[in-house]
Parts: sequence; structure tokens; C-alpha cells
Amino acid sequence: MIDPQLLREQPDLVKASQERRGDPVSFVDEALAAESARRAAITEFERLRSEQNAHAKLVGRASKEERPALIEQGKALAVGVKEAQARVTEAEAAFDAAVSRLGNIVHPDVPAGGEENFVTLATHGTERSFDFEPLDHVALGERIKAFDIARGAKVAGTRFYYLTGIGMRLELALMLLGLDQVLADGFTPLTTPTLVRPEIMQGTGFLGEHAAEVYHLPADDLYLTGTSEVALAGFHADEILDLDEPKRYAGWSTCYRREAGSAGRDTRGILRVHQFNKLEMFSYVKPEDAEAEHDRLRALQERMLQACELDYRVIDVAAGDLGSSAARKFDIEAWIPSQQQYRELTSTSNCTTFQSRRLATRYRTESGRTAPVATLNGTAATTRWLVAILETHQQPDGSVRVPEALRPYLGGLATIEPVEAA
RNA sequence: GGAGACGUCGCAUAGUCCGGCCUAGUGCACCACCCUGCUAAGGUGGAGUCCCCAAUAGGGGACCGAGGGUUCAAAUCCCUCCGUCUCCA
Repeated sequence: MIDPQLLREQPDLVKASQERRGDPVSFVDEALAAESARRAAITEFERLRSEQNAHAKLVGRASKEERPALIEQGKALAVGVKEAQARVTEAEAAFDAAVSRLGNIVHPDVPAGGEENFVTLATHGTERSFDFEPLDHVALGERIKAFDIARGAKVAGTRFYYLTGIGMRLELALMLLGLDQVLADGFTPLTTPTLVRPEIMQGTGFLGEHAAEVYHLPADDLYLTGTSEVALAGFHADEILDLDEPKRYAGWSTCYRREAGSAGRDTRGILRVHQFNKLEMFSYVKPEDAEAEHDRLRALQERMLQACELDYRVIDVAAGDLGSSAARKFDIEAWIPSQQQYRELTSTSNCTTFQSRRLATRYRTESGRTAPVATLNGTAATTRWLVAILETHQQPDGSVRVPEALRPYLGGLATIEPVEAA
């Protein structure tokens, strides 16, 4: 959630942010009204409560004779307090709902507009073309027996797959390469829970706009996470952190997504699936260090794509295409030869203090006060990378060259040869 | 799955049976000052988190795992949930 003080003191700034996101500006005035209603309710309740507390003490000290009359008076006070308390609960729920509709304050450098209005910050490599007819990752995967999509569908349904043989090994190799890179950068590796409680899902904002994307297990009231960001953000919930040094974590987990709104899109292959693995970076830093950390995460991601010898571009995602908790987001998209277009491989978001405020993750400032920390997240590697790696490094005979950096994790394997049909 | 014990403002504990000077005590650790004078010790005071009002000082409310309930009044009584531990299966 955004800073209520900012909402109160600089509503115009919040309105401008809403405007740039393409979200209703009227939400700001509604939130403001709910905010002052909330404070009024609290003030009234506390006045009555104070009166009641003083009265209860009188009763405690009173003699037997005085007591009955005082208790009668107390009953009247109790009614008023109860009503006032109910009004506070109501006002707080209303405020919560109203303020929850406001997205994070968009960073001033974020391009205006929607999905297609991104700005390309950098490109690397060529948009590779071949002097032979390139295969897409599905055809390549069949040649080298890297995955089995038909059997995935048979067993679990569409958008499920098996990684087989070299495919399975290649995914692990990629994850291990990613892990070694983030370890070198001081990240603490974690294997995270992939089932979480409603409060955590709610607190991290994934039950808002993405609610339909999330698998729910009603028998246990647990949610399957679509990214370890959920567990990583929840890790330090309700804590006061020592942030003299930033806290950096790399969470490895399987991710589950319903892909509810994407029927018919990317139905071929493993580009868009219900289940995949991901190594996710997550940083807790002081708010003033958030932008530098964001650049750092992006640099790390670029290094990973370069290690995999992929062609890519870095885009600054436009305001209208930002998740509600992100103030700014950089996506790195790799060139997919069979599609002749760039597709997202990584994403890194600066959530400033938006996420931590609801999760009550704080640090101690110079003056000794507590203040919300800034959180940032970014992809280090996912199963989807296999698509780009296979297609980019394919050779005329249907074999695939293994990027140097991945070879140590594959026993030195330099080329993945087609498997002859049995 | 069954039975039981437990959860207190950093850590450790008192308080809960029997509701009201609990404004949650004490020890350790911590911070400031004083005393002392050098591997120490002692004294005084301070100190949690969240929120509201006032914006300097200050005043008030909430928090004893979480949420409800009973009551004039709940750490204390009742219910539900979460967690930890022990025993049984």
C-alpha cells in the first residue's frame, strides 16, 4: 500500500501517478475521504475509551455501597464504546479497501502509456538469423528429446510437459549457473514454500489483480505460489531488519500459474505453462538505495543472458503495464528466432516501500525510528530460458551448441546431438 | 489421527487457579549520567511496537500468539484458529 501520509499531504502526486497508470483518478479522493473518516472514528473511540477506563478504575476502588450505581453508569459507557469500536472497524476496512485500489507511485522516468509504449533501454547481440530454415523449440526439443509435451498433456492437461533427458539436465544446469552467479554477488540461497496462507498471498498483493491467476487448495485454504517472490517477501514480514548491509536472497522454487486470461496464447511448446521452475532474486534495502539496487539486479540479469549467449533487449515497462506494487519495472526479452520477436525472459521490479508497508517489514533509521524498507525482485533464471537457448544455438543438422558457461554443469558437453528415432 | 502441556513489550521469567492499586513485576543484556580508578564493581535514570490528537513539550488509545465472546472492568473466564513441545497411534 502507498504511504497514507503521502496520500494526505500530496494527493496531487498520487493522482498524477494514477493518471499515468491509466487507473481511475477518482480513487484518490475516495481514499482521502476514507482516510479522514478513519481518523475521525479512531479519535472518537479513543475519547470514549479513555472515559471508560477512568470509570472502571473508580469502580475498582469504590466501596460496596457505591458500586451498584457506578456499575450502572459503566453500562451506559460500555454501550457507547462498543458502538464507537464497531465504527472504527468499519472505517478501517473501508480505508483499507480504498487505499488498496491505489497502485504504487510510478517512478518519474517510467514511460507513459500501455503495454506497447515501453522504451528500449539497451540491446545486446543481433536479432539472429540463419542461412537455413530454423526450427522452433518444439521441433528442436523433439529432435534432441528435451521434453515430452504430449505426455504432459495426457497426465496433467494442456500447458503441462515433461522435461526429459537433456532437457531436464539443461534446466538444472541453467539453475546452477544462475545460482553460482547470485552466490558470487552475495545472495543467500533459499528453497521456499510453494504453498502459502491467504494472509501472505494477500499481503504480497497477488490476490488483487492477479487473483484469477492463482491456484487455490480449498480443503486446506492454501495458495500455490506463481513465484517465490511471495515467500521471499513474506520471509521478513513483521520484522525490524538491520539494513546496514542490504539483505539479498535467491529463492528457488517451482511456480504455478493458472494462465486464466491467456487462453489460446502461446499454446505451442513450453513458453507459457502452468508449472515451471525459477530462481528469483529478492532484495531488502533502505529506500534511498532502491534505485541503485534495481540497476544492480538488472545488470545481474544481463550478465546471465550474456553467459547464455542470448540476443536481447532491455525495456523500461510503461506505466500502464506495471504491476500495482511496482514503481518501475525492467524486462529483459530474448530474441526468439522462430517467432522473429523478443520474448520476456526476466523481469525486475522496484516495489519501493509499497510491499513492505503491508507486510510490516521495517528497518531502523539513523534517528532510531522504524520505517518501511524497500523491496525489489528479479528473475535470475526460469525454465522458459530453454526456449531461447535451444532456438538461438541450433545448428543446421538439428543439433544444439551448448553455451560455454553451461558446459561445466553438463559434464563438459559442447553439443547436444539429435536423438535418432527408435 | 488421538491425548496433554505451553505461547507475557530483545532474551529468561513472575502474574492466570480465585477478573479490579498489573500503571504487566524481576533478572540478564542494552543506552545515558554519576561514582570509582583500570581483566572490575556500584548508584540513578531511561528504554518495546502500532496508532490517534497536538506538532516544541506533551496528552491519549491499542498490543500479554491471532481473532471473537462474556463483563461496568480481561494477561487472567469462555470459544475458534495458528504455532511449539511431550506422549500415544
